[in-house]
This record gives sequence, C-alpha cells and structure tokens, in this order.
Amino acid sequence: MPHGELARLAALATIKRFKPGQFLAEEGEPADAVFNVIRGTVRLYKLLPDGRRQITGFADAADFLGLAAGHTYAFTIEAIDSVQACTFVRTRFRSLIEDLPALEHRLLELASAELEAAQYQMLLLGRKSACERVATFLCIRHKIGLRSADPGCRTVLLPMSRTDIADYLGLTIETVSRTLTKLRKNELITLQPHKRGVIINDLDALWALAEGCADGS
Amino acid sequence: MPHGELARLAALATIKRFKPGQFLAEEGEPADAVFNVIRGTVRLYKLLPDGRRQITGFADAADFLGLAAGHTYAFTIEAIDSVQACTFVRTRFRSLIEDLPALEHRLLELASAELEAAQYQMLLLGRKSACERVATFLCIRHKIGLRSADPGCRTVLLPMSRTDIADYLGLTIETVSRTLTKLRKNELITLQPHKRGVIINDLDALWALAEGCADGS
DNA sequence: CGGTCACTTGATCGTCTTCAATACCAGTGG
DNA sequence: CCACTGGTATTGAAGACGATCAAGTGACCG
Repeated sequence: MPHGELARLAALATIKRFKPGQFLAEEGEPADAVFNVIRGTVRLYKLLPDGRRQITGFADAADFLGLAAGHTYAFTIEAIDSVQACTFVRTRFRSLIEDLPALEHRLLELASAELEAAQYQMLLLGRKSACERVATFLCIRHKIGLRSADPGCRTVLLPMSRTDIADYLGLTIETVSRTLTKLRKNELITLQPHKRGVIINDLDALWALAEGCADGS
Repeated sequence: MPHGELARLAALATIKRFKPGQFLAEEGEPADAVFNVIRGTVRLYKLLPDGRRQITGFADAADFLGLAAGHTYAFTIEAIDSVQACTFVRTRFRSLIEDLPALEHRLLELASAELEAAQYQMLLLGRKSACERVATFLCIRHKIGLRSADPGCRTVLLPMSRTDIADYLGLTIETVSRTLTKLRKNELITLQPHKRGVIINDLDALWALAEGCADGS
C-alpha cells in the first residue's frame, strides 16, 4: 500500500493491550471495531448453547481481524497470551475505505485468503483422522513460525493450550495428547515438556501424514 | 448497484451451460474465470490424495463464485444438475473492478458472508453430532428455498444426492440415510420417496435439534 | 428382462469420546 | 521448607457413535 494511505490508516489506530483470556470481541455483540494483531496470539471461536466450542482460527502478529458481514461479530475473539492490537473504530474505518480503494482491495485479498484457509479447515474437520489433523496442525504452525524465524527452523511454538488445539481440530484434549505421544514414539516429533514447544524431526513425513499419504501407524 | 455499472458488468458476461457432472472449475487449475450461477446448483469441493472428498458448499441461483486468493482455484466447482452460469474472464473482471469501487465493495460483502457461513460449517463439522448436522442442513436448505418460494413453504428441495450431503456434512451416505429415517420416524420430517424432496413438519423442533438444544432421541 | 444407480437397512467393527486416576508445575501461605 | 491448591497434561479402561461391510429394494433404461 502507498505510504500516504498507510499514514492515514495509522492516524486512525489506537493500540490496545489485552491480558490472557480477555475479549477483543464477542459473538453477537455489535461489531464496532476491527483489529490488527501486533503481538501475541488470539483465538476466534463460536459456541453452541450447551458450551461446545469450535475454534475457527488463531491469529498472530500481522493478522487482520473483525470483518463482519452483518453489524454484529460472528465469533468471539479472545487473547491467548499477552496481546497488543491496533484497534480501529469501525465507522471511521469504513469511511476511510470510501476514499482508499487500495485498502478495500487489500481487504478483499485478505478475505479471500481467509476463505481458502477456512476450506482447508473444513476438509480437515470433515474428512481427516485425528492423527492427520494433529500432523496438519503442527505443519501449519511450523509454516507460520517461519514468518518470524529463520527457514530451516524446526521448533514449533504453541502458545495455545491442549484444550485450544482440541477445540480447533474438532477433537478432545485426550485425543490430542495421545496423538502427540504417538507421533513422539514414532520419532516424528520431540515434545518439550512444560514449554508448549514441539520440535519436528521429520517435516516431510509429517506433511505426508497430514495430507493422508501415510497411515501413521 | 447503480444501473450503469450493472450494465457494464452484463456487457462482460457470457452465459454458459453445464451438464450434470461437468466442471466449471478445477482445484489447482489457473483461475481465469469467475461465475454467477443463474440456474441450477453446483457443488464446491476439495479432495485428499486418496479420494476423500469434502464439499465446502453448494451454490444456487444468484450465488457468486470463483474468488481465489492465488492464481489457481482452491476448490473444484462441479454442476449437480443442469446449470446456467454467467461467466466472466478474470482479467477483464479485474480491470472492471479498477474503476468500479461499488463492485469491489459488493465482493467484499459477499466474501464476508461466505466467511461467516464457513465458520458455521466449521462449528458443524467439528462439534455437532450426525443428527444435529442433518437437521442443520435441512433447516439451512429450507431457508435457502424461501428465497424463491413463498414464506411458510415447508417443502425442501434437495437437488444433490445423499453422497453429496454426506460429503458436505462430514458423514457417510449410510449415516445420512439412517438419520433421515430417524427424523421421519420422529415425525419431524416427511420424506418424498424418489423425489429428493423433504417436507418439514416441525421447523422449530428441527432448529432446536440443529442448534443442539434438543437430544433428538 | 438384465443392468445400473440411488437409496435404505442390518450387523459388525474401530476410532474417538467419556470417565477416571495420576503426574507435574506454579503459586500461596503456614 | 513443605503442605495445600488449582491448572495443565498424560495415561488407562470402558463405552458410544459413526464407519465399514454387506444385502436388499425400487426406479429407470437400453
């Protein structure tokens, strides 16, 4: 985006901090802000009336959030760790869009990418086994890690809890735990106890598992 | 959208016909067209290497298709029945967007709505039981039917096969069949044999089931 | 008619869930 | 320093839901 436009955007932003567990937005509430995560990780999720939770995505530094079709949020946004986020008042953001076609263009690109990711996730939730889901998750998290780490880095940092991973993959916490143990025993990964980190020993094999090209026995 | 802009859009369109099973687009192929379904229904899906299929959505008359983040399609688009679609060459469509901000605005709205639908579907695939999934499907199809039928209409037309429904809901064809039978025995619905139609007897109860507020026993 | 296709129904099996016990760490206060 | 507590993760045993395998029905078609 052109520098002048970026400056106008920045002029509109307020940087806010959120503690772990704090809400950036809540499903069903009026959607009066959009966000850009600067630091930390947030979870996006929807709930069923009885409390079942589906995490539809995680957002890390540089991710944009808060697109809503209607006038209320379609999902809850909650800080996982200590989060800093650029916050824009929606009405002002909207009026800025009016005279900045480049911004709207960028938003459409982002939305399209999100949509593509959502389709991958549907494939995962509808058709992959527990083992394939966990392998996919680790591979994708690894890829995301490469945005900020050097290529060739094999350590995956998982800021989210097992419960979050389970609710993201459509599994239970026990199945996630068991599956990670199985991958460890097969020497595909190494777990870092009490550090929420995983080292990938064989990235290619893990990808093969993730895509259903291996049986993971 | 303003009439003048609509006219320019129409000038760019070619109406194409597709027979059942014919592809409008294929996953991985260069994305050089976008579509607007005029008549009929198409399925959008992704495949795993071993053939497992996840249908990410169906598109009916008036639905817009073909948004791609990259330069290739993220999913396959296949005609279910006899389909007519407005086809736009992507490059020309793109250049039209350049001078029509309203068009891009509309596309962003559509993409946001799609994204919201995708999140509902993730909730369904990750956290709902077979019974809840089928009930949700029927309710949503009913809602879609109201776009072209009078309100109060209780007949749901299902142009897609049981296999399609199964691949959309992350189930097998047998489970879909059994679940429909169960709903019929509970007198929530009436099946129209050999006609791919369903009559909803108790819409409220079906919605309650769909949202997990009832146990569907 | 024989053939295929879409769907239904039944019996059995396996994966993941549920329920439960245990381990481990961090923080708190005696 | 050490018990006590709460949160997170691992592991085991039992159970359920949906998948798989298999058979059967009716519609449509050459």
